[in-house]
Amino acid sequence: MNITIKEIAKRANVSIATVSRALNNLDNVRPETKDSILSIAEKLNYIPNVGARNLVMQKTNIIGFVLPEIQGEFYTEIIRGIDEYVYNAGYHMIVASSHSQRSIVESLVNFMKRSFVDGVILMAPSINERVKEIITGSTVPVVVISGKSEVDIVDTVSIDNFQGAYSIVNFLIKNYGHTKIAIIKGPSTNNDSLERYEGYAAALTDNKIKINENWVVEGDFTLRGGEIACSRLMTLLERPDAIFASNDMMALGCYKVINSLGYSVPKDIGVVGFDHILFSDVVLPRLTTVHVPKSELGQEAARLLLERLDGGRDKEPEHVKVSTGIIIGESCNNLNDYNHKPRYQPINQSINQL
Amino acid sequence: MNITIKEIAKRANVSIATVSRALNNLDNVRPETKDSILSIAEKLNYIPNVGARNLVMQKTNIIGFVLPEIQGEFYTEIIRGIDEYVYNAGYHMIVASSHSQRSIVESLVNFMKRSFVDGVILMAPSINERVKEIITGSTVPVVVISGKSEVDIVDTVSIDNFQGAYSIVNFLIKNYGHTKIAIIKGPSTNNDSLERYEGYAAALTDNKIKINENWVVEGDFTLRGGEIACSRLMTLLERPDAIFASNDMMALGCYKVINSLGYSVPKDIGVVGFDHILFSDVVLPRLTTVHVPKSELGQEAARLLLERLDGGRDKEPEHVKVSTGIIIGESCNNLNDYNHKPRYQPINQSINQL
DNA sequence: CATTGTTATGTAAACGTTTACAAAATTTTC
DNA sequence: GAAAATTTTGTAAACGTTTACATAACAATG
Repeated sequence: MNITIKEIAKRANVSIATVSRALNNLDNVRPETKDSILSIAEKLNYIPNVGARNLVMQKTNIIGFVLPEIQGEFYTEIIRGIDEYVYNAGYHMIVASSHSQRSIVESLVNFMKRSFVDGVILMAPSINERVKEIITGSTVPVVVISGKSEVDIVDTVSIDNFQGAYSIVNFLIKNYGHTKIAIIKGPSTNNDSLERYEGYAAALTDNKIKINENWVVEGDFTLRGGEIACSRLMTLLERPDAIFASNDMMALGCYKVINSLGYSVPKDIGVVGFDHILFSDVVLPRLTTVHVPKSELGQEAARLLLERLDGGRDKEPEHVKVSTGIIIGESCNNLNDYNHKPRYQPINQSINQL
Repeated sequence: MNITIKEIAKRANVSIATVSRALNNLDNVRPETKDSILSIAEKLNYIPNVGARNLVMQKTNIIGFVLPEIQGEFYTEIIRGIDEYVYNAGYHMIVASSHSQRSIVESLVNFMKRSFVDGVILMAPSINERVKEIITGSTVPVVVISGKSEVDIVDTVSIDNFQGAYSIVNFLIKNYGHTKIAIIKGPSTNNDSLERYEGYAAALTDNKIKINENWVVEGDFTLRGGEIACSRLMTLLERPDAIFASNDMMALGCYKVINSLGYSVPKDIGVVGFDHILFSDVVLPRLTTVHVPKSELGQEAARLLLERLDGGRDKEPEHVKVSTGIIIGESCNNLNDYNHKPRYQPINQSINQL
């Protein structure tokens, strides 16, 4: 039989109310009474029944984290960020990644069950109508990571994709003298992907470089997708001299293709990525990429959610953007190093003549 | 106000018992009654209170997964394996990875709280006395992944490390003609690490190759650890002609060091790893390594745990070993290709003369 | 048509807490 | 030393289910 406060109450010759108070050291319990109760609880190896407490408190201290797929370190880091934050506040996290047998919608609906989780963090770079509907109708607070800013009814956390893409492309131009910069975009439904493209486009435009549509190809954020996209770029009659891959995985795909075609990074073509995954530091040459503070994304989301839970349920939705930084590897040449007079001047002209 | 079965009962003019029965379609409920109840529940958008159900059922349908650190894809894959399996059985998983503010012990103790989780999967390549104690005294079933076989009071799942290490080292000898094979061991407290060493040693012995203690160095399963260990090996007066790194991360560390010293893999030295992480296929040359079915580890653990939960609480503990395979990359040379007569003969002698 | 058997529904306890309110015990105040 | 104020403890309801047992409704049987 399991030890309950009832049992402790009997042995301590007090009521269960007093036991409860002593255990939660609440109110005023006479010190001697409290000590006695505590020592009895200790002796009996009492463990509170979380379920019973949840029932009466209408709170589980569990939050749900829904994500598209648990794969790669990107998500792992976010999970860690959330977990570390909520742990300090006495919460736990249930992770539900969608897979063959479970969709995001299903996970969401499941979590919304009353008294299952106190709140939900949803990582969804693309949000469909159904999901939006569920979020809107949710009884528990929801925080969205990386969603379109359209979802402004709830708190959101997102990467400053525009800033990241803009700055690395601008960096390619200003520091390395590149002008023939291609982009491998992410999936078109993906919000991060869109914003990164916009940053790319803006950087070119601000530097008076026209966008060459041949150098804008779409990938799917996978290694294989990067390979395919890169091989399209490498076999063009007019090749770019640098590739901005919208994430590091695709950048690594570029590495593979470029190497197998007998070219070399960065001598023949520069490659930059986005995300700063572990392996961008491991590969040779090290990848120049945009650092995304992944764990911070999770932490911020957790912070917003917990703030909602602590009463602020009807304050205005907050929208947090986490900024990025550039990690400089050796994956792009300084074109000026090879050519005394900057090559980009004539090239730029030739582009303008197109 | 939240909708409860009480409310539904009132509207349907039945008792809460009947509502409960209809909702769980149990027993015999008159079809018309059932339909009426179901439609009312639907209309009111009734959501059952999980906490209340948990309390009376004495079951949460949540399992806990405790792991040393949530990092790298290895753990991620295991998490996925567990999640997919338990999801089909209607369970959820709470992941607790230890970090600065939380130890394995703490996570365990936390989970053991009554009515918090129905069971625990513990991933612990090294188990100390305190943890063993907690496992032994646990009221809920525990399954250990990768633990020492000493922990035989509970179900365990582990990688067949010996087989994996033996077969890849044997492969190096038999297929590539290597004999001067070094090993970078994992941390000495780590069980997987130990077993891999034993596989290495046995393969050498079975091939009548003496173990050269200079070629046995310790790493810590990290990239950096691999680098340090590798540089120790590469600066020896008598260098090995192949390195068996006890995991892929360290093997990649070897790549870095070998490359920066101006040598090349596999021409100057062969490298093999263990784990078959994603990046072993991405690097050039692709790493020859031991494939570990990570997701299967998780699935097996989940299966064992759920079997326990479904009644078989007092059957004998089961010990599952998942087998490994060899993934062949280009990270080792066939020494015979470079030298008509097998080089290993004289080398072998020279070792024997030491 | 009374008796038995079956099926459908209701009553109430149980799960183990927390907590509002009441009551008792103790201390303070005049 | 009684009245008032304060502290400590107890009583009982509440949280929202499930389910054993009781009972009502109905069909089948002789």
